[in-house]
Amino acid sequence: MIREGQAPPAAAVGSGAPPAGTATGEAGQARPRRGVSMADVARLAGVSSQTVSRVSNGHPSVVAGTRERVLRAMKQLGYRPNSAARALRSGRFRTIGVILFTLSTTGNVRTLEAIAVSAAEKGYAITLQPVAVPTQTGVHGAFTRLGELAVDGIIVIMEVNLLDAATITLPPHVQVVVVDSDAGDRYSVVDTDQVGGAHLAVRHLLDLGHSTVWHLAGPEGSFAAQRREQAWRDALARDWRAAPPVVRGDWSAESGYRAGLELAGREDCTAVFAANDQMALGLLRALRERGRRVPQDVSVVGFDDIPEAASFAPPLTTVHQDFAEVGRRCVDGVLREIGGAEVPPGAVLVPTRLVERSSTAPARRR
Amino acid sequence: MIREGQAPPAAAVGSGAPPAGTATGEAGQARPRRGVSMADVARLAGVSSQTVSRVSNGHPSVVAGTRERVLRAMKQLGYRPNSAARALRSGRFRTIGVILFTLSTTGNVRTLEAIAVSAAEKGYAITLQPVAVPTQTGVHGAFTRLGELAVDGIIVIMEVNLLDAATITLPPHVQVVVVDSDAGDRYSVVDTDQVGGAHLAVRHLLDLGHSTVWHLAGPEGSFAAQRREQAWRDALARDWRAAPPVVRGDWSAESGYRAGLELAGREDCTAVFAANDQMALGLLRALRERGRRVPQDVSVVGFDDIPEAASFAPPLTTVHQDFAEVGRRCVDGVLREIGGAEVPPGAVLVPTRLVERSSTAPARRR
DNA sequence: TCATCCAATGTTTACGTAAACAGGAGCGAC
DNA sequence: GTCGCTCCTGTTTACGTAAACATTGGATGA
Repeated sequence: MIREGQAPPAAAVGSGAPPAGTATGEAGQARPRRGVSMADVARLAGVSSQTVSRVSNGHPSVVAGTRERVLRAMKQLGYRPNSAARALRSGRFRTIGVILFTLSTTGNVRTLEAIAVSAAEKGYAITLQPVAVPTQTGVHGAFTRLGELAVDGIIVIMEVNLLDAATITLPPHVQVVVVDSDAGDRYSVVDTDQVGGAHLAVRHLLDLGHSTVWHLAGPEGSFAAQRREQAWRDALARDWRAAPPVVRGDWSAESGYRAGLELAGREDCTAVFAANDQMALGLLRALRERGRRVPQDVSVVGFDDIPEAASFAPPLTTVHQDFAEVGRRCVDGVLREIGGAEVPPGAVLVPTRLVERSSTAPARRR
Repeated sequence: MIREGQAPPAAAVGSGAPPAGTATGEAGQARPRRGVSMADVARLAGVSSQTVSRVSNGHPSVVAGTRERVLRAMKQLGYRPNSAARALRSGRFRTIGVILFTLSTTGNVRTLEAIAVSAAEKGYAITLQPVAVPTQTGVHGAFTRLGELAVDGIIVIMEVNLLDAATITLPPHVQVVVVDSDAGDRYSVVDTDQVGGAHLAVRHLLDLGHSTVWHLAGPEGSFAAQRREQAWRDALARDWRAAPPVVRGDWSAESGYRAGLELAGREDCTAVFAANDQMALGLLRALRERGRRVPQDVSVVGFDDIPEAASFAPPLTTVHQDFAEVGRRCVDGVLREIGGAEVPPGAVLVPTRLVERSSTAPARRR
């Protein structure tokens, strides 16, 4: 027994009358405005709703004539598949959840954008789940919400390793890919080749004849920052150079400025590798204010290659990150896992390259 | 990879038959891993699934003891409400769609972040729908996808007026709020007070004694750019000043640089109002390169107050936009409409304020 | 004392879709 | 001719939830 058996739309078929009436049986006071369902389309097209379903999903075994009729009926009624019902039936939402701390760092934003575009190409939507407070609890809460949410997979963009697996329970079929973390043993990780990039930066400065390279590092909690710092240390060690003390910021231009004031006072500091471009911007300002010319007195290399970097004073030499590629790999990874492939935990590294502008110059003869 | 939500807790039931068998008739080879449903919880708690539903939704008419029992059963089984079924039943997704062109302008990003946070507070999720190509077709496609998607309302962040209502068909119950557009006659619009902000900037420069103010405008397609430009013109006219020819960029620092090279050549240009901070950054660079000092020779005011503005060379005087407030208002607006309130089309304006830093100074005596 | 009402819980049903199965028509092989 | 196959379409059913309605048991009031 399925709803009302009588079909008023029969009248509408030939006459081209507005399809408004659809399934709303009771003449309206409250305007129930139910959506157009497959059943409505089926009735109008004179087929079963299963056939409508087949047309809707591009199933091959529908003969051209029938398909045509169904499509016309869909159009006439303004049919839209109901994603809730579809998801309930199929268990798939065609949606990927993205969980992140903040949109105030360029890296996160660029990655997110790339993910969104890449997912859209594959017919997937993105559901954003910001974590208000970067604590174990906050992360746990976000995962819980995402767990109840309509997603097939999750991409985690996190700088801090708060992914305590014990506290996270996800629906059994939800897949995870992580950006920027050391969770490689538990999850599939996609990331920029931080180590390679940092080596590029340090190598460049050493090749210019600087006796050593200082480092303006990112916050301690960030794995990207940790890796860049470690790689800087390694690159120096490989060349038997002493590593000067690390100066630390929090990614912001403001923190770079404060760190810069400190560095500007050191006569022996002639080359700085900043862990991101925003801090490099602050650093440039501090050096300028203290009368140290860039690049004549001090050479500076950044990391990220944000679009503004070319407009800094002077234009910044920096390590270019391919965020678009990172986003694409993330989406590919999740979709592959969703598709059922066993993607082993481990890291995918996206290479970087050095973009030389005007903030670096050969060391002066001493 | 661990994380299964499936629970073997049948043993814990204590009483008779393990509830494991649930509804999956076929004994498993393929590990059907169905989720835990209300029926499973109900069986374990010894109540009907409707009671579980009531507990799940905080319905009052469940006595404390029963509620307790149900909650315990939920926890034991790791029950998660199925959002697809819930949405199918209730017609509500608790999700807001956000449709935008790009994440490369600060304004969009900041607004998006505010929207996401604000929505999360209200228990709503955000689904992102980027528009790949900013054309009628692209926008239409995005709306179509969003229409099939699981959203209760839509927030449109668009700089270009491509909202041709005729081409957009949304499900009847989906509500729309628009940021940055002239669609105020058709939709509910939330926006920064562009006019007030531009007045603030021009007023500030005129008060410093500059005889007129030049304008580095945003792209013609953008309504924000159009409004700021018009307001600049009005503010000058109000003071009987002649408006110099407009120089135009595309919001990027690079375009600001190119425009700046042009302006630097004009001896009579002593004050510039840039339509955003990124272009102001490029402008500063061009002026510096051409030997025109800021603020001694030329005063510059930006718009947005991005976090980096304080680290420009020199620190930029700019008009502060309260993106957080814009985001909050957007979410409030959509939720109000979803809640059934008739929100009349029209604009909500969020005020701005001028942040004075070091890029402006009194005009020199001539 | 019994009709009435309310509070707590159970039962039925529909939401829109798509998998699984069923039937019938056409067609080639024997 | 008929068996068996393939191709197209229809019928039945289940997905998990929650509204609507039904039922129970006690308390209230006349």
